[in-house]
Amino acid sequence: MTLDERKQKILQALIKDYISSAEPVGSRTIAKKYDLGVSPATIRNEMADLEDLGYIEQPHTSAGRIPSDRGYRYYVDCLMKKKRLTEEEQKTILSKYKIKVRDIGNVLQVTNNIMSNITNYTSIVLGPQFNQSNLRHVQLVPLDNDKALVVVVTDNGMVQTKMIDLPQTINDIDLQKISQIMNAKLQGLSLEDIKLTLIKEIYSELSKHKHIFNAAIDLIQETLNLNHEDKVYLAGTLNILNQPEFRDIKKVKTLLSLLEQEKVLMEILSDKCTPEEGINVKIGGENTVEGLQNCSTITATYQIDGRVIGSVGVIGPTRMDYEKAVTIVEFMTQHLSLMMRDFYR
Amino acid sequence: MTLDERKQKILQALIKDYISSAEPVGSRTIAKKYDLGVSPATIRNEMADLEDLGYIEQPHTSAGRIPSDRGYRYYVDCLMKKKRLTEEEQKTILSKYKIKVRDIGNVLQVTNNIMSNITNYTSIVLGPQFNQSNLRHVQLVPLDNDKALVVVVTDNGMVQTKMIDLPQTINDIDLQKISQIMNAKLQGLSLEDIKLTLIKEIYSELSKHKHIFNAAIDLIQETLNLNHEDKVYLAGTLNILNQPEFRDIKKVKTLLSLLEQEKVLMEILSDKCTPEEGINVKIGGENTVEGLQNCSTITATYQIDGRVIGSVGVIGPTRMDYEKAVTIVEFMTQHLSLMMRDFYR
DNA sequence: TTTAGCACTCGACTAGTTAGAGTGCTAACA
DNA sequence: TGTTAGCACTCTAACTAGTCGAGTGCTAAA
Repeated sequence: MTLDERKQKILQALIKDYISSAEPVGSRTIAKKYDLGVSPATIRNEMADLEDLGYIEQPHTSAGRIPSDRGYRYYVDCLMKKKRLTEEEQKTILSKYKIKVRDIGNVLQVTNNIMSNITNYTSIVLGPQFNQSNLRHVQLVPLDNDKALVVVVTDNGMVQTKMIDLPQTINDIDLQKISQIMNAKLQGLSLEDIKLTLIKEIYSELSKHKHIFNAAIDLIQETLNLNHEDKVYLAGTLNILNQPEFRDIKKVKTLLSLLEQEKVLMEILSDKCTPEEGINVKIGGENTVEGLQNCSTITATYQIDGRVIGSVGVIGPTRMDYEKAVTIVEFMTQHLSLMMRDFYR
Repeated sequence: MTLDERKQKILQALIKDYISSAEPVGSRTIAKKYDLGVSPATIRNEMADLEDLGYIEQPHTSAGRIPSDRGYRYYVDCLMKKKRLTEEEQKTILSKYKIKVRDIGNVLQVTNNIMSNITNYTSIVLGPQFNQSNLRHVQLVPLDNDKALVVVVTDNGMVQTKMIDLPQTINDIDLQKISQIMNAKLQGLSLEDIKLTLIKEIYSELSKHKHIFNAAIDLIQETLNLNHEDKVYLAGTLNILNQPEFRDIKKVKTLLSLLEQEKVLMEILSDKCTPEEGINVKIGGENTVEGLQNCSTITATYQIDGRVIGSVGVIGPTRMDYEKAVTIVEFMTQHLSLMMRDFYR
């Protein structure tokens, strides 16, 4: 469905005005502020048409109009022009990454904070998911006589450790030997491979040290299973308190409760009705998550070598500055992809 | 300052009523609900006295009275009788600890959740602080030809790892040797000791592998410096949204912003005007943290072998159920102390 | 097709009124 | 002397009109 030019202009003006004012917009306001060369009466007629078509609606008879979900959708798809950040803005953003980075988590957190600060909405970041990680190294490190540390390293750089008790009968050389055997047999394998075949084989070789071997295998399984940064970062939750649509404490509570649940955040980020690549905008009722019908979400993925490994998103009221939010989200994912490549080489 | 019995009874009744209703309490209500054997008129006289003494106040002429900070203080110090949890309640709480505990963090989180759930206020937990931790073990684990993992273990069970690049010239045996030397020289030492004396000594022995040695020392320093669970856990922040005193979105924002800052949480927990042991109740204006004047905090410490290593607290409106909150906080710290002892043996 | 004019609608605001809760004071009572 | 009943008084919350202004839809003229 395409609208004639004047209707488009009116719709655009209305949405723009509503986004910044949060008040229903009347025909007069549009005629005055936006130079369309026609009188309020004409605009009224056009607005009546737009309402019939479902792009805008009227809260009550004597109020102005506000965009409907459908109106926003049309705006996002057809009217909004994508901006690029200016050099200036890019610099400001990139300067915030100049911190001591201990692990990838820091990078994600900084990213998250930048997004929520600039957009003034809530933002979420999902850490990289490697659907298959393989065992790179396993090592038993003797600590005291009766304790050792199992260290497991995966090929995507994740390290996990676990303390275990040792039986008296074992010495450092045994531990070294066990490590060697496990590495020889298991290195490079995925969780499935490890489970499937080799356990028994090693079992016989290491039958004497069943206890230790079991502990090590446990940790290996746990580590390979644990999807690394399977963690969702959340930032700027309090920003919603600035939005006039959340003046009602009940609404605040509903939304904040939702955002507390990792499951929900995952759902927001992974809900892929549109292609995996590019920006994904969900407006109001388009959100499948119950209770998010007054919000819009803008999500996008970041990649390594074209492979999607994680995603980020922004959550705001339906009356959201889509132009700005989309621009930021796009820039952030692009930059994240670059940084990921550097990080994992 | 001590009050006569009838005044005490009236104050107690008033506070009790106000805690549960959040509405100013009138003389009539007290006479009807609480069987004091006197008429509302008498109670009015007594209440006028109590107001003169500063224990209660009147929001406006034709309203009932509400307790002042001073009134709450008197209640907490003199009128409130400490309860113990019933066997039943204790069981319910303890059953929640039956989860797979990977590290101490889980325990603290569960504790926090229990507290906020039962009290219906916000609760915070500060992880154990060991003011001095010593190096238990350091190990270089070869991964590939050009990478190794530095593993550092402290005597209170904290493990940190870091990936380093290796020069071509080094082999596994070298790494093993370096580990041995470092352990021989540094094991059991504190950060200060390590800094002070031995660096040079080892340096000469390991001059060939300066690069690796430096990386290891870096991690050791970082690890010993990092105060283990130097982390504050926060739970039940949304509970404040149920409190009628936070119907105003601005107040919500102020408080939630405060609670977002770790620094503030630390301040709440570590603000020791009263002795370290036992329960510490701060009512309204007694809180030194700016913006917390409408809240009360109840904090307490947990210990190992009588040594204070961490603290927990509950934050709620001044109109708080002190009896319940104190009981819970006390129980939780006692139980935490027990669990810590088991955990760190 | 556009526009000016006009009657109409509805929410926001204001002012006035009422009902009710609670107080303080006074005088009577035990 | 302490307690109580009675009463006048105060103040807020809730309700009711009444007014204003923003905005609309419709009609008729340009």
